[in-house]
Amino acid sequence: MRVTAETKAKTRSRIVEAARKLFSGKGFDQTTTRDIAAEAAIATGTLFNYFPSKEALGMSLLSEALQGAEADSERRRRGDEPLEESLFAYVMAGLRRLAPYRRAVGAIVESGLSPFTESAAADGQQLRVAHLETVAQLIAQDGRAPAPSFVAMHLYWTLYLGVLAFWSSDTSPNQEDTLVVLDQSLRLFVASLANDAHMKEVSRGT
Amino acid sequence: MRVTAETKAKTRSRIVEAARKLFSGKGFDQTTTRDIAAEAAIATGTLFNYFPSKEALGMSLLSEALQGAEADSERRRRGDEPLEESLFAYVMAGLRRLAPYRRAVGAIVESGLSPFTESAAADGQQLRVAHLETVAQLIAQDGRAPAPSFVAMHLYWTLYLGVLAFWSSDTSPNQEDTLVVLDQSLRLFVASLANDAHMKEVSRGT
DNA sequence: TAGTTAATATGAGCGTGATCATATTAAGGT
DNA sequence: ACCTTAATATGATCACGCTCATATTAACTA
Repeated sequence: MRVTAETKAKTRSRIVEAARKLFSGKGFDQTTTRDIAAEAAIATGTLFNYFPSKEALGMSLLSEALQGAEADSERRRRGDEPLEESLFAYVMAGLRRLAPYRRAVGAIVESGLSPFTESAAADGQQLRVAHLETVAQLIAQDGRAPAPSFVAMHLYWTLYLGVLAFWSSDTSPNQEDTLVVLDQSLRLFVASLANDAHMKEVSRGT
Repeated sequence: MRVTAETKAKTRSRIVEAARKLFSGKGFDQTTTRDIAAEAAIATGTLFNYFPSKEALGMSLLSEALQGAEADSERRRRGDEPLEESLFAYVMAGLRRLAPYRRAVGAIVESGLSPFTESAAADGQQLRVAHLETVAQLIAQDGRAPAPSFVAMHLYWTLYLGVLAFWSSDTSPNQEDTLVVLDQSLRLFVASLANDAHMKEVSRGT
């Protein structure tokens, strides 16, 4: 089989579709790679020719789902709205896109979206970088801190993961609790930017 | 073998010692349950008579290590120091106690310390509750917010996990980066307590 | 049309964490 | 001393994510 061209793309999309169906149905942990392979009518080994790990496959779904979120929030962004609003809209756009995978997000976040995992899958890295770049842009537009510090971005990401994990386990009808957590997290973060300039110098005795 | 009394305690402590040695030596992920059983000179099945899971065993170590941290920070607490200082001292006391397991903490945090994991091990729950109770006490003593809201405690816990995870992967000689992250996280949190009273009412359109 | 080659597919098998039917053993009863 | 009994220990076994030697097949060559 030399360069089967689009056959490969078809197989890949069959895997993605199978994973989408099963992850959103049974959740990430309850879905086995054998299940996915069976649903896609391929051998388990084949799955790993297309994705280096189950986690990477999951991350690929999230990544794809979040592609559009950037556009979504770009479209509705007004130049004069406060930074809190921009961030809120951006994150909410992401949550809406992720909605079909809500049951899977928690497990994936915990297993690989962490900024600290060395073995973070490529899609996870990419996703994080894209997200943080957008956030940095929003901050720059607001003029509050032209170049957020490393610590600031770490804080943002930690809060974002907290919101994501909370959201994925929030069973309230309108997810009101998530809205509150998101709102407060962002207010906190934005407020902290005021003294971001000092951050790097801050030190304290052990 | 009926009620072997202290034999059971001895076996348990042999398991704990074996785990302590291996986790701190090779890290959590690189240590298998078979390794631990071999080191403790028991069968793998026996290990699971004493701990429901590998994660629970790890959490038990963290829990034990953190027991003393409460006392540590209690001892050095002055009535008049600002809330930031109390929290800083408390968390630092914990980090010092955890130091021997630094390589294991990251993996354990990610796999089970999360507040969102349904299957959180009992020790993990206990650890979190104890920690948050101490924090709530410190806040109450400070008088800033007599009863921190649910959202406030969620924010605190998210930030704490972020610090823990950061700390476990911070390779700088004096872990200065961790100190900065911890300092900023706590400042953020304390600042947010000012309007904690409003938190529950906050709502926003989707 | 048949042969060659390189990309892709396959599934038995590995090392995990965890389980469970079975074997083993220590304490109490006679 | 011997039997009974209930608590504990055991390791073969499972399901999982993942690997790798091998088989299969599509495109190119003659």
